[in-house]
Amino acid sequence: MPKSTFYNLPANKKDRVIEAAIDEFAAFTYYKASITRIVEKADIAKGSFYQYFEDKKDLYNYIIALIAEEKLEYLGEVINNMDSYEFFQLLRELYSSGIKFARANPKLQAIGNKLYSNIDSPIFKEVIDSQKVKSIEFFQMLLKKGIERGEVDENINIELVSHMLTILNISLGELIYEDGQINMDDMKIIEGMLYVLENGLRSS
Amino acid sequence: MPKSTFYNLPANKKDRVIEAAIDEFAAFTYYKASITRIVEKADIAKGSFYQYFEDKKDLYNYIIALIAEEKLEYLGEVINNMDSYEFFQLLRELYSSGIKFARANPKLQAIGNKLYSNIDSPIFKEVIDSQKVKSIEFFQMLLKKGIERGEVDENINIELVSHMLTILNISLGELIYEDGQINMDDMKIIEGMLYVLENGLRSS
Amino acid sequence: MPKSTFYNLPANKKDRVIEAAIDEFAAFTYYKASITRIVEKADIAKGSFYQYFEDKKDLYNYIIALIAEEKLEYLGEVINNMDSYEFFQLLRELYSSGIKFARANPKLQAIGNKLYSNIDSPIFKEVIDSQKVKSIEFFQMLLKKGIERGEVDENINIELVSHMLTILNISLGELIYEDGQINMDDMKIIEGMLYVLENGLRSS
Amino acid sequence: MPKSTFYNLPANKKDRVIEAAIDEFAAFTYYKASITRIVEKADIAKGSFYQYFEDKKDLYNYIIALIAEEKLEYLGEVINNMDSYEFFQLLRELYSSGIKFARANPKLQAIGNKLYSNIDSPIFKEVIDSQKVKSIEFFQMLLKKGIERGEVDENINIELVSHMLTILNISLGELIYEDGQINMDDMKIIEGMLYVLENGLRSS
DNA sequence: GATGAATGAGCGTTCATTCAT
DNA sequence: AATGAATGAACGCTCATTCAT
Repeated sequence: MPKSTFYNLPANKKDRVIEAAIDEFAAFTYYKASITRIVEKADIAKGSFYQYFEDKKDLYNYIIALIAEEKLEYLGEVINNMDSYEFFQLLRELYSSGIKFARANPKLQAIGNKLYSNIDSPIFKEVIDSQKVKSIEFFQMLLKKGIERGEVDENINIELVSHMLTILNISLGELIYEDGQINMDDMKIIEGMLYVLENGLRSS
Repeated sequence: MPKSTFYNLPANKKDRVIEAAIDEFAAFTYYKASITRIVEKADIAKGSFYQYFEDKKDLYNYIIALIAEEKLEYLGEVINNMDSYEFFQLLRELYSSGIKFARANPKLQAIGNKLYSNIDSPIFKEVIDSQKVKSIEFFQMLLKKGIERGEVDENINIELVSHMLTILNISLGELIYEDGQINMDDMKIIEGMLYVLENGLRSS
Repeated sequence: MPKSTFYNLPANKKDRVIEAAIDEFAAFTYYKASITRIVEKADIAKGSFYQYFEDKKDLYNYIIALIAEEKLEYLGEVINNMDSYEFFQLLRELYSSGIKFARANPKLQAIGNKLYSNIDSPIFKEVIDSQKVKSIEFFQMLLKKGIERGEVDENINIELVSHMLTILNISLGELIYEDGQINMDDMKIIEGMLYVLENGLRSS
Repeated sequence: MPKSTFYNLPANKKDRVIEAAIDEFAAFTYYKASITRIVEKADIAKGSFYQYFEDKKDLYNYIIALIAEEKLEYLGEVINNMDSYEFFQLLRELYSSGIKFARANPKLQAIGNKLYSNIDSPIFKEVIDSQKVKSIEFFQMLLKKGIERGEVDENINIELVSHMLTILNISLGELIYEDGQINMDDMKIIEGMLYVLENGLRSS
């Protein structure tokens, strides 16, 4: 967690640090990212950095949390009105929000895509897994509701399918992220995926 | 490519080098992996290493090739008899072989899981993408055959579904790779996934 | 160019670095000169060195520039009053200043003598050649003036003679540089050389 | 000195070693020259090299001696008939032979030009200086004879002028060696230099 | 005598972090 | 709180030389 000194910073300087960090982590994986470049870009002293953050990891975790927060804002509306959506419609909205987020925040998406690069240290694994676990649990909950409502096939393996939905969700971000990966407009991607999932999961 | 000196090495020493390298690349991403640790573990001189390999990248590529080779042995049988399987049966076999490989070679699987970490450098991106592309093209081919035979729903978006199948395939390796990810026996995982995919993809 | 951090260093430390570098480059050619020895001698951390200089070449160029500067101070007076000297008197002064510099700065002279060692790398070739070319052009200019004034024989091959004067000038530094080369006092050396050149070049 | 094993080598292999060494020392200074490259080029085993030569220096000295020998062959004719030449005619012949040698053996000349790069170690200084000293002593002898015969001005400083003649002789090799140095045909260079020297040295 | 693998000290360079001011 | 110089362990890599066969 950043130190109190960081939160007390004038907005301008604080933002410079955040922007520099985002640029750096979007361009390099954690280990290749350089504090030196970040402080240069943010135009703060090297020593100051260590008065704001414990260390490199501290900054990284802070930025990851920022991304999660930002992403939640995209999903927030959907999630808040969760119960008014039919299961597959909700899935469509969630995936769609994810793509919108990636389109609107390509750098943040780039950092997200690099997440798995940093599984080296157990500490990161924890951070990352907890993210994934949250997503999986969320889908499990949705699936259960969907089954209760008779929308989702009750014969599916809930635990596994929640994994699948999570992975496919994550893959969407990567899919659209860079050149050549796939050449389709966003709606086609979502509809194509939903077509399979709906056939695969809907109760008959 | 390793130099001829490496191939001429006594099996014992050669194996020590390979094992040390696998351990290292399983524990660290490419950039964090340390030649120093590898030679220490393998108990060879630093200079010797550079008599065997051009450089770090040379070793890494060699290990990746080793993994690919090893993995092919698991898939080989299935692929060779590709035409005698029905589409979903083939999918089942492929996923099953992937899991068997990961179970039998957890370290190699770990290295594979880290592959995406190295997308930073353009050189690696090329290697990795080509891998993925091959897999995607393979699934496209399978899907087309499946549609021709009337086994697979002709309304699916082939390009997208081949992506999905690739991603799910890769995720299987990660899924079972370490503690806590998922707690099921392999058959249950495969059947759970196939149940959804078969419902989602089979022609009605 | 050294980084600003170097120029901001306390004089004491800065001088230690310079002295260590001069000692090293006086004792070894560029490629054999060792940063490790330099930082040990200067008693600074290896990392500090790279806060002061971009790399080894940066330091080397800085030292070369220092020598050029130092040498110019010896020649400056003469060059500034160029037009008030007769050609051969000017030549005498130039050679004399060169010898004085070498006597006063034997280590810098030693580095200068090694300059030609580094012609291997194109980068150095450029630096070194430009030095020589400057000297040659300077002598060409002097010769032309001398001919105009009727002091110098108009039948000489200007291009070639400017080469000769440059080479003899450089050789003076080497001549007196170390033990055994020649055992004469400086005036005798200059007068001996001038005697020949004056007879050889003066218009009759 | 090379070991007897080297001299006992079949001519073919011996020549391959010599040629590879000449190529290497022509392309790189002593310290940058690589034994590894030499043995590769000569197609002999690394270990064999050390059965032929004590070390790198041993080989280098051998090659230098070879060059001296080769060069002497060019001068030999002139030197043998020394007494039948007038002083300045002899000088002309000597310089002319030097240029011919350089033109005929550009690689050997390149090695010669690099000689001064290797003054680092006292051992080399000795080797090189002894070469120079020989040349200087030779010119001293010539000058004395020239004075006796009344061809050379008796007022010159013999010791110094012998240095000058040596340096100018060496410089001739460098002068013609590479692009851009000077753009004249060989006779023009020699005549231009001799014109000055003759005027400068001839007894009046 | 021939081989070529083995050696290890040494190289220049990087970087997150600490510390004195 | 801010600064930025200082640190030193670690990095990948090179190379002449040795040594076992």
